Amino acid sequence: MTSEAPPSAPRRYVLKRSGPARAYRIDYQRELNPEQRAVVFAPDGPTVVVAGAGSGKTRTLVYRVSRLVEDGVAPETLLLLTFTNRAAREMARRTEQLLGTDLSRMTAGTFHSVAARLLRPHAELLGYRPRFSILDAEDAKDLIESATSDLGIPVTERRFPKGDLLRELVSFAANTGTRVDEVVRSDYPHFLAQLDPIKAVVRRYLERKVAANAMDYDDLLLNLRRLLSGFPEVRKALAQRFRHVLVDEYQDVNRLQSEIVDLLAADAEPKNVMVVGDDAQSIYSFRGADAEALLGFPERYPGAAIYRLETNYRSTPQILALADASIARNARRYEKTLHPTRGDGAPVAVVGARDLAQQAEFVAQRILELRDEGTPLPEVAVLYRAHFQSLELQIELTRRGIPYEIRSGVRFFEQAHVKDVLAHLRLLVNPKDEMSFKRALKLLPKVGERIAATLWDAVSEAPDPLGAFLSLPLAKAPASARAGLERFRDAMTSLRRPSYATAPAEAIRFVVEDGGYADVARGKFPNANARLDDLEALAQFALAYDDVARFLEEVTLLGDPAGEDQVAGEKEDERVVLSTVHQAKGLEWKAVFVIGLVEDRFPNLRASRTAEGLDEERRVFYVAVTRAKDELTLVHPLSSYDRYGLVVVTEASRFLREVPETLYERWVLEEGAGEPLPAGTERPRLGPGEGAAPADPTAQPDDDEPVN
DNA sequence: TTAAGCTTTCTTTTT
DNA sequence: GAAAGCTTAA
Repeated sequence: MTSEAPPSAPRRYVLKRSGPARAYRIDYQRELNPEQRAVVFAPDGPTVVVAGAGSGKTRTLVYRVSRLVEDGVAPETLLLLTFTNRAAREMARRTEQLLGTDLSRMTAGTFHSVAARLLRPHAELLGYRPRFSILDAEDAKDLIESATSDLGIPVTERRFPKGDLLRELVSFAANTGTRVDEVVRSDYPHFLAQLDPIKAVVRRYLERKVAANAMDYDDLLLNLRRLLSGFPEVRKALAQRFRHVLVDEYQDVNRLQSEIVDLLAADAEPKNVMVVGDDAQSIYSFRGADAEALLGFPERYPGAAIYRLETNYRSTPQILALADASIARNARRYEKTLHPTRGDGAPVAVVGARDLAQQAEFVAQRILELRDEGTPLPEVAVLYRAHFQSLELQIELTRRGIPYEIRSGVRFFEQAHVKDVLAHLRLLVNPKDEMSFKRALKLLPKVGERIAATLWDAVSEAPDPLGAFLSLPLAKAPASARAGLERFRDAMTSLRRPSYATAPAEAIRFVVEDGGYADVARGKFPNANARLDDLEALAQFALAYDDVARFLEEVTLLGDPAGEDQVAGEKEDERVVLSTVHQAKGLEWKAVFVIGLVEDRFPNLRASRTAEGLDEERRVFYVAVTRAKDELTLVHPLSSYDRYGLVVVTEASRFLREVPETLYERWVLEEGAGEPLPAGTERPRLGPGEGAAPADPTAQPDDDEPVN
């Protein structure tokens, strides 16, 4: 439609290249929308991508990495930082699949696991030995408590903070770059009077960690920052190596982490840092996360390019409308509009259940219906604010024989029996590891805190304390404990044979069988057999490693081995997912149930004391809601149990009440038992023997109970 | 000094 | 309703 042009003037016609000049293997043009493509082809230099929920953020990152590699960027120059290791694995896998090339040389993982990898070769610069141990939260807590008693602080006469609290305090200070006394002042003023002993404990804790050649989670980051800022030549070498840094979930990065990224980029030119995030999904402030890192990125990186992904491919307009209405109540946020692309779907359902049992029953029954309607179980998730809210549901699902996978609660590697066995291996790798030494000793009969501590003190100064212990005269040890100690020494002596250092699976089996842990477990746990099975599974998992040190590092930082989640039911790909909202971040399902939407639970009472806390709770709700693709069901029990199992009336969550009623459909549950419904319709209540047959066609949909 | 038995406390989210 | 904490017996 050209307007009238003077006849003589030549008409300009631009030849459009079909795509970039280069021939790519991947058809970026077709597989991405323009917003995404802009990010994938964004030129070098600092870049921030504000990506709304369901906008194909992961996909975009995957294509970005692929594009870089296709353009000749060597995989080993890529650093991909993610929030969970699951996410890192998933992204690496998808990229490899897309490209059809091997990307194992790319560095990908959480800040913590990448830090551990980068620190090993430089440990000595920082006063550690390369085979340092990594303390998990429990180890850290124990060591802090031990430091407290070290200093002879009277913990009872004037309430002194417990190990867990101190750990959180220290951790928060480290992650936010705040001083301990400032954190006490602002967050724990009731302990202000004991600031000096608290600081003494913190110092002692630090010394003991270094002496044990161990780092806790925060030390990994602190030491990496120290390495980067204190050793310019190392920093330059790393900057040289990592030409492209990509950070996912940047809204949940804390001060310490963002400083690490900044240091990595400090000497680089251009600064190829691409951060991706969504301030509306920032839900980790308790860990020091601050969406400021995302919002302030353009100031810290002048000239940073800003891209937005605002097209939502995931959810129906109904789901998005509810999510939007909810998050709109938050005061401070980055304005962004999510455009739905999908057609209308089912209305969001808000369901009131009489009590927790009925809530569980309802969800279980709906899950079966969904399956019969063609939504496979793995496409269904049940989300909740806190672990314990899944309890009744677990019972109900088990009763009905619905297999589920639970992504919450105690992790596999944090269970007592697993840690007991791993303590032996850790000691093997790091003979200075005081925590593991004591843990292993305390498993022996008649050896408790006291004897373990005495023995440790006797050898702790040696360069190889474990070795010193193995040849220590035991005359001074109480006679009752001697037999056990001897046995332990024999076991550790054998375990120190070089052949075990390269065979973690063998080492595990040795500890369990020859080392006598099987007997210990039988005396210690009521369910010893199940735990011993776990340990065999652990050995199986360890078969994939040929180095104990590497195995341990992965185990502490990588969380559960894939497929090793707690499960009930057999068929691997046929499971409903139960998860906290936090762990569901970044994932999506066709049908999502959010349960326990009750005031004081979700939003969590403690978290919502401050306005910011409440806003964060609302973001948690937003994350939960935006996980759903097709169907979203929000359930709130009308009664619940309070602390001592007393039934209390519960009010629906404000997150439900503050959303216009037009955005959802209300369901009322009725007990269907008495009604003459079609044969298959009634619930498979009771019946002790049954409920274990997932295949039985329980519900014919039709006109069953949920009416609006 | 350890282990067993009774009392108290507390439940948010995670690398 | 469970796990950690404290008390008491062995």
